[in-house]
Amino acid sequence: MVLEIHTQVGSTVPLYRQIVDQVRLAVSTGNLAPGDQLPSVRALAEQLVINPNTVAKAYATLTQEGVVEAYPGKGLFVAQRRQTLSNEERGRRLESALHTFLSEILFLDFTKAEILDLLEQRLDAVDAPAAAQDVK
Amino acid sequence: MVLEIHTQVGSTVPLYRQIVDQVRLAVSTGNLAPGDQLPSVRALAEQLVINPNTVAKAYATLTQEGVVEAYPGKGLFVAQRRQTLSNEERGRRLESALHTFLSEILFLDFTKAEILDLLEQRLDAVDAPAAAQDVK
Amino acid sequence: MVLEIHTQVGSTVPLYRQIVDQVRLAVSTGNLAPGDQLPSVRALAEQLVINPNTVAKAYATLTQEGVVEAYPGKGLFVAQRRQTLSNEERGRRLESALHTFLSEILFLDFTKAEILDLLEQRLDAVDAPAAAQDVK
Amino acid sequence: MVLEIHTQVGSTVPLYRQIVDQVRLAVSTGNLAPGDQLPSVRALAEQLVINPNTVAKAYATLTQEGVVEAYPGKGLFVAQRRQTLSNEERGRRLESALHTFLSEILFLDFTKAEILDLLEQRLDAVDAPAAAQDVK
DNA sequence: GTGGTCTAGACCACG
DNA sequence: GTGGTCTAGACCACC
Repeated sequence: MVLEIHTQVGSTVPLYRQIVDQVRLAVSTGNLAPGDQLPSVRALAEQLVINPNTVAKAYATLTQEGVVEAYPGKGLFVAQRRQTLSNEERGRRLESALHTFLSEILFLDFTKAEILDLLEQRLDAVDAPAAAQDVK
Repeated sequence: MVLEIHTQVGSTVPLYRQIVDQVRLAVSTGNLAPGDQLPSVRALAEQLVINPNTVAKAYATLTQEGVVEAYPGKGLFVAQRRQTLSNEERGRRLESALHTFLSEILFLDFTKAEILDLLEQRLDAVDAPAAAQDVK
Repeated sequence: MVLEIHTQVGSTVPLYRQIVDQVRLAVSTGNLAPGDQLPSVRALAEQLVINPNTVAKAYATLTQEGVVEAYPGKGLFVAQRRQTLSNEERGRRLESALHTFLSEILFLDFTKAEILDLLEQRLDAVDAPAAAQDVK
Repeated sequence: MVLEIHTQVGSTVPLYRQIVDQVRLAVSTGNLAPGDQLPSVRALAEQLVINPNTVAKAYATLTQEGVVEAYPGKGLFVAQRRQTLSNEERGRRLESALHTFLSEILFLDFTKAEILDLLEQRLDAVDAPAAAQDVK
């Protein structure tokens, strides 16, 4: 398993946030299993050609959230107990993200169908690789 | 027609952006029609208990986007709706917003159907008022 | 490459607009290439002996126009050239600028040939450097 | 002869400036001859549906420039002695207007030919009616 | 270090 | 009255 992190250049989302989101996603899709070790701060920083402080901040956030656990001297590992958010919290986050999304695209005058189609397409693209890996 | 702007102080979204979003939304839904006058910088600043410069910044952003037009000495008015952005730029922005949206919600483990349904619901809520006006 | 910004205090053109114009011009002529970093807000403000907020406003305008991109914590960089405006909007802006231009000069009684020649001359001066770079 | 003033809504050029420019143009093309009377402040304000103060300001500017002369109690008339600017002043104004024009359109990425063609077209359109009137 | 946001208060052009 | 510009100085997130 290789953790693939892609950073989006034009985005307003800070780099460390992008890393956090992608690690969380990898954990929730199973690409990263409990006990898996994450690349070191220096290694990931080198791979992404970014400041090590940025990676450190992302890792600190993930640790605080309980997604990963640090074993001092050994490294960072995906937490054994899968983090479960309350349904209220999950709903709140979805609503919040949706609100931001809508405020950014509504004035672009896309049709409802165009938006829904593109979203469905992207959702399929995300699920597909995960499903393929399950077969392995 | 009454423009109601609500700002939440605890939000990470800057105040001026909240104003921009709400005006854009009001225009999208038809709550604000072309030619309608917006509250003056000073009036809105007083109403929201914020600095007039913050409102001015929001208005400047909307002007630059072509959503509203300033008539010197008279005030700010909703502009005729027109698409100022190229199709390429519209596509880029939709892609970018969608990318950010997905990175924020995918790890929440909602099903594809749940996400699509909620989005469709929200899109209907926005389009409805505009459609209702067509009946007039 | 050295970006030279000159501001004239007596002008009716606001300071921040002068900065915007000169950066846009530098990008148009190729004096500033995509990826080039702009001087920091504080540095340029110090150099021009103006308030940093004025420079920030100019930079914000350029960012909104898609001419430059901010990389949080790193600085401002010239963006890849792309047309963010729709063809209709480009046409509207050309028409509007031409209208204003004509209203300011027609009463000066220059001949049609004089005006056309001078404009052609200026357009050549702008295109020349860009063309020269193509040879590289 | 009827003085036709058209005000441009989307323009950033203030209304009073637009009136000044159009009267100056009418004088330079001969549409307004020395001795011709201008409409009263109130009449023109009513015709253009604007504030009388705006018209008054435009007339004051024209008087100050020597383009028109006020005969107290009788009205405003086009000055007998045609105002002549020095060649240096004419050149300076042309350069200045051209500079503003270019800074507004260069980043729109029109070709040199497109710009020149449109300018020529507009110059022809302006000369044509004046020539037609000479025939009358 | 970088840019982004917000406040406070001043001055100006325009109508 | 309106919006637009500029200054001064503060705080924040990000890298």
